[in-house]
Amino acid sequence: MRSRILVTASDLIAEHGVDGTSLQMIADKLGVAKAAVYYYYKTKDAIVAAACAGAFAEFYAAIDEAEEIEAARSRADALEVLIPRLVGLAVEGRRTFTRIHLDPVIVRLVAQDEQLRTLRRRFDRLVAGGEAGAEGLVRGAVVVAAIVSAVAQQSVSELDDEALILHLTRILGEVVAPTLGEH
Amino acid sequence: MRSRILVTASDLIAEHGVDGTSLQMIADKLGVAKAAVYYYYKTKDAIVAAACAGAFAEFYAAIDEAEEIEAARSRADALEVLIPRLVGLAVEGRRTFTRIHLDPVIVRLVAQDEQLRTLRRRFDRLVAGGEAGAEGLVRGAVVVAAIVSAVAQQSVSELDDEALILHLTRILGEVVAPTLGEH
DNA sequence: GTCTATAGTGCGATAGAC
DNA sequence: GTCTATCGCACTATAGAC
Repeated sequence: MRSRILVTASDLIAEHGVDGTSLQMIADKLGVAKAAVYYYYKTKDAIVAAACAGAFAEFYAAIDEAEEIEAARSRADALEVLIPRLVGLAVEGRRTFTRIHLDPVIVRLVAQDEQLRTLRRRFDRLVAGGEAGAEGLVRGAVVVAAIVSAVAQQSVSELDDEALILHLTRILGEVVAPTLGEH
Repeated sequence: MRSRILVTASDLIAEHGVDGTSLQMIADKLGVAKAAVYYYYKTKDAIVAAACAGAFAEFYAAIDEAEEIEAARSRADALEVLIPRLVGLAVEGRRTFTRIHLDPVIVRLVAQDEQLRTLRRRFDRLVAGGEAGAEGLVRGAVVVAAIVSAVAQQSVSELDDEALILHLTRILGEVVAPTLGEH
């Protein structure tokens, strides 16, 4: 039941945002009373946090692995694994993924969480390069923006996942290529 | 006073989202009572709509002009004017611009407004090309995502506007180049 | 034009029966 | 474990004094 609540909550949050999703809506969609939801999660914040944790757990794993590859080989090799993996996660989730990462409430929550801020910094460094100049930073920002938000654009909503992953991975590869120096 | 309300509301919406911004917050920040705000705008929706209209008015003008250039010359020339112009608007507004375009409430509002949907379709067509294949669509989506969201990324928050505009324009020029055919 | 006061609604959260 | 009922609170919106 805890996981059913999380799935339902994530769907509703993806559609209406955190503030636009009430516990009553979650309960109604599950066909139970509001108090039944409270039996499993003590507060609404706990539900939101759990939904975020789920969305960020795979992020952690992907970045851990990318940093290992970078240490053993190169940043270029790390990005060659990291970008398709994140694109895959984003495309798989589409609107859910996008909203979790862009909702005003969650953005604020992430900004206040030291661990998530660190995660984000590691990600930025991997994408932009350690001592990147201004252009490297902007290229990194474009990649992040594209991953969290391009997948939910109306214009690509009818593309199948496989095609979207393929093209997005190639395009973002082009965008980061100049941050990798001569290759 | 109407414009003071709009500026204050836009700032608060950029920070807390539409649902996270109450009329009490707007009134407090202006140093007046809630009812004073209601004297100028009859509902909260009216305030949100007016704030959106402001943000979209320059969008309309930019796309009108780009389509004229396309008709007179080429899509390549149109994009050469459109992209820097939109990047300039986005960078100038930064967080405000981003939130207006990504807030769950406003996204829903845009999706339900026939005129704004049409505007968005014209934009997508200009960026992706008329009979674009899947890759063209994805390139267009990346450009849109970058414009509305890359400018607000933490990693570029300390770049000055001029540098951000310069690099972002160049990078997005690279992204759309393949949709323009041989040039 | 701005105020105080308040009506009416929906929210998050809790108590207690079953 | 799920329910009904309810509390306290914040919100949008309005009425009426000044």
